[in-house]
Amino acid sequence: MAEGLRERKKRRTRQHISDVATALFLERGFDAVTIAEIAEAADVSVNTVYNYFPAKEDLFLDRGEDAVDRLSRWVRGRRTGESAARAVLRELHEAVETLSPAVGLFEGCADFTRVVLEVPALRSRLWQIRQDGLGELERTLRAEVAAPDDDPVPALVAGQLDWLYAALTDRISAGMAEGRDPREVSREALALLDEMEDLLGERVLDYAVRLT
Amino acid sequence: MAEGLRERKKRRTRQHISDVATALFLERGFDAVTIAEIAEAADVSVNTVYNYFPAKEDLFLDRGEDAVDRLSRWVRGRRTGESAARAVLRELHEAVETLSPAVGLFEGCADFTRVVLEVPALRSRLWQIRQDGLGELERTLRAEVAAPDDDPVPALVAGQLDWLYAALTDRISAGMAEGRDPREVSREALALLDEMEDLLGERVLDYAVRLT
DNA sequence: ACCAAAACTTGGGGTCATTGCAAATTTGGG
DNA sequence: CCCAAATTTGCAATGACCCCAAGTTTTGGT
Repeated sequence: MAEGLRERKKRRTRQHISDVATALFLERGFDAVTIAEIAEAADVSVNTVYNYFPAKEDLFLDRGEDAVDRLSRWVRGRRTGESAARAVLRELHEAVETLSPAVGLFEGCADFTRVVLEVPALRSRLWQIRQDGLGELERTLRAEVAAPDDDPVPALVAGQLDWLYAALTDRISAGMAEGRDPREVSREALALLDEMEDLLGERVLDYAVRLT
Repeated sequence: MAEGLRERKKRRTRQHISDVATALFLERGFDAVTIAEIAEAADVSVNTVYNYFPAKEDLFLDRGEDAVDRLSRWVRGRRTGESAARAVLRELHEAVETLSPAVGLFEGCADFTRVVLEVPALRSRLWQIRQDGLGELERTLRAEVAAPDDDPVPALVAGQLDWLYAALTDRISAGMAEGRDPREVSREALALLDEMEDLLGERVLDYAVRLT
């Protein structure tokens, strides 16, 4: 009874609505599709849509949740002797090299990105997700180095790591939106990563080195 | 005829609407005030409000425009032998010390900030303004160092300078929103500034030194 | 001062996102 | 098969925002 039919059905319904909505958005653009149309296409009522998704934006940016704590996870998972920044750089490097969807490097991401970039409401929603991730990362750093509440440094370092991620994905998004080949964009992104590492201050690069 | 009656009247009407709206928002909150109420209070029609302001958010964030190119102006106005980053740090230092409204250090900013922080639409709008400023700054840096279009560094340095400004004002906003004394918040902000300067990489600190 | 064009304002009439509410339906358990 | 809880739905509002056509006001000549 831990996983009733009810739960499964709800998850399926939610996914179905999200899929239908995403397809419509990609096909005709975010603004050109109404909630009523989505509801009809998904064969549910408008109220049911709102039952699962608080706002229209959430229908498109459904997969944004695990991006919220990605940086935190990377930092928590850093290796012994590795700082937070170096762990993030390493993970980013790997993600870019493997054309990971985590950094937006997959065929078909272009259409997705294009829709996001041209709709202010979606850009805002992405920014909100990024903000949440930043807060999360700051808490993580604070906990990892056992910093007192009034120490401003964890917030600053979090800001720098967040900037790494954001600057990289922004560039990748821009590249993909131009319709370029993922591998070419990846190569460019690797160069950007090196450049960014070179720009970072030593104190940032050496912050929160894992001792154990 | 360079400054006809029409122009003056328009400016006055616009300002009047904005003032009325801001007062209502501060008094009762952003969401609790409708455009219709603002129009009535300002003694114009709803359509006239939309004539001057593209969206409700713009009624509250009317003064955000000169913030868009503040960083650019600071960079362009840097002294001989001074880098872009040092100019920004100097200007920020001065703004914080003089309790300049440019960094949100004035009595009464607290109410303003509180409204912004609790309404997603306003946070988004502020972020948009910040994004515009970032683009502007990147263009400025690119022009100042005569960088080729495919040089990624100006964008990265712009991101770092933008981060300086944003991290500082975020902290100040948070402090002011707590109702603390501006001078106390200012003192804390100065410490934060020193910390940030210390975290910046040398390459960022020395970018775009003015030669002439 | 007088007129026609240009610029502003207004009223009225939509579209659509989002919400609240109560009735109708479905599901899990006994 | 029946009840109670969870879901879904229909209905009605609210309010942002857009479009258009009909006033009004301002401007630039005359």
